[in-house]
Amino acid sequence: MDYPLKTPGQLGAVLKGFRRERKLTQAAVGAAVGLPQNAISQIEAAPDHSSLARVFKVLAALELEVVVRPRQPGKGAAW
Amino acid sequence: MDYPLKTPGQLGAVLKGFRRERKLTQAAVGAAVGLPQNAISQIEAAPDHSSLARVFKVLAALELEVVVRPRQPGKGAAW
DNA sequence: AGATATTATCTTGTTTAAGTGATAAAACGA
DNA sequence: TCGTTTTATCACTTAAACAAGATAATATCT
Repeated sequence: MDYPLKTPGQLGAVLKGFRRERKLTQAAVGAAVGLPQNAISQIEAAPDHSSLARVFKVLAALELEVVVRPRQPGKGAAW
Repeated sequence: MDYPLKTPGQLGAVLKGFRRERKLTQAAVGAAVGLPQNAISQIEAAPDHSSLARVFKVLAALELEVVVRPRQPGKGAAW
């Protein structure tokens, strides 16, 4: 399954989920991309006012990629 | 097909592609989400330093959604 | 080529995130 | 519970995005 996101907040939650799934701490992710721990915290909690640059750094650290596609009617969040 | 993105720049290009596909001008997209034309221009050209809030506004205007998923080895850009 | 429509670039002031460090709060394990 | 690890919050300075408007550059069409 995949997780269609329509808001920044949802993205933060997904990032957090993937990070925990990989058993990584915020500090570990930050170290991997050159960001302090509190930066990762902010991205997960309030991503709407984070830059794409920051977000993509975290995506890289978690070995994630992003797909943009037309909204598929009726297909809401998968959880 | 889908378009796995690994950098902010790729996202900008994809947004531009979808917009043109829908025959919308930057001004039209901007008007739909309360942003000036030049803001859309910046998001498409240099999205790395745009906030998620802005990007998701544009995604909404173009009726797009985002999927985050583990990177799939070997599967590069689809174009 | 000329006119129009679209997009990119520039300016200025205001607001806000980035960045770093420290600390408080919370979660977890022994 | 106590100690430890992890996460959230606070403070401060610097740098940059945001916003609005104007203008320049580019593309598009006849």
